[in-house]
Amino acid sequence: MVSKKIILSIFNRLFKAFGPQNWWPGETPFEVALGAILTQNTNWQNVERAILNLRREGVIEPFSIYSMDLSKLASLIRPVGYYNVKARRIKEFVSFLVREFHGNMELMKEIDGNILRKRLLLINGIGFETADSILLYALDKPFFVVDSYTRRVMIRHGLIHDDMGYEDIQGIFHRYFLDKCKTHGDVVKFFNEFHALFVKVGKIYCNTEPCCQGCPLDGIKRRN
DNA sequence: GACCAGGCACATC
DNA sequence: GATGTGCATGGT
Repeated sequence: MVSKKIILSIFNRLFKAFGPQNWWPGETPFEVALGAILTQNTNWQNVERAILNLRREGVIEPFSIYSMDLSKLASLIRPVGYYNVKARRIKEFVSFLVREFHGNMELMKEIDGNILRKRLLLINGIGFETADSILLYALDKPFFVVDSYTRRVMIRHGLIHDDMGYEDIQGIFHRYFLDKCKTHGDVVKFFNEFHALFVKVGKIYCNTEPCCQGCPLDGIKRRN
């Protein structure tokens, strides 16, 4: 059981070490959502190249993507890898956006988070992490994003077992911070920063075996 | 040349 | 339900 005290201690250590991360890089909610799909199993540098291509064509806008040939879209996002799959996934998401919300991310924002999450997860190509990234970073909904870094960092520091599923890990963070009395805005800001900090510490200190020395989370809990 | 990077769906057992 | 596999570019 990870206590609230430990969760807050992790956050404080990371924030003290790295400061605000200013996530998610993206100019509009729609661009953030595209980025969430583009970055699947891919580093962010490649995503930036793809977004640059889309921007150069002036097509980072729902209806342009909606009416674009699949092959054209795939060629523009080529630098991210898996470009054929991701082109299809983007089309699926944009079709949903156009069909259900007239292509307007602001209208999507009006839907209850839990209901919207279920509907996003029905879209082919949108799994837990992508759905939560869209909810948190594009739509300001309080959903904690669990990615491979979050998982790895927590396992390395003995906070979770490696057989824990996505929503079990997410539940650790949701348990203490989704009280009705708290304003959503604070939790969204907190989850936003927290996830970005996990990625930061994971990239620097948790990419080799064993953990690198000097990690701000060193000694947070005895390793198993 | 091997390995990794801000996953996901699908087949198979 | 767990495990394996395809998808693919660009950096180290």
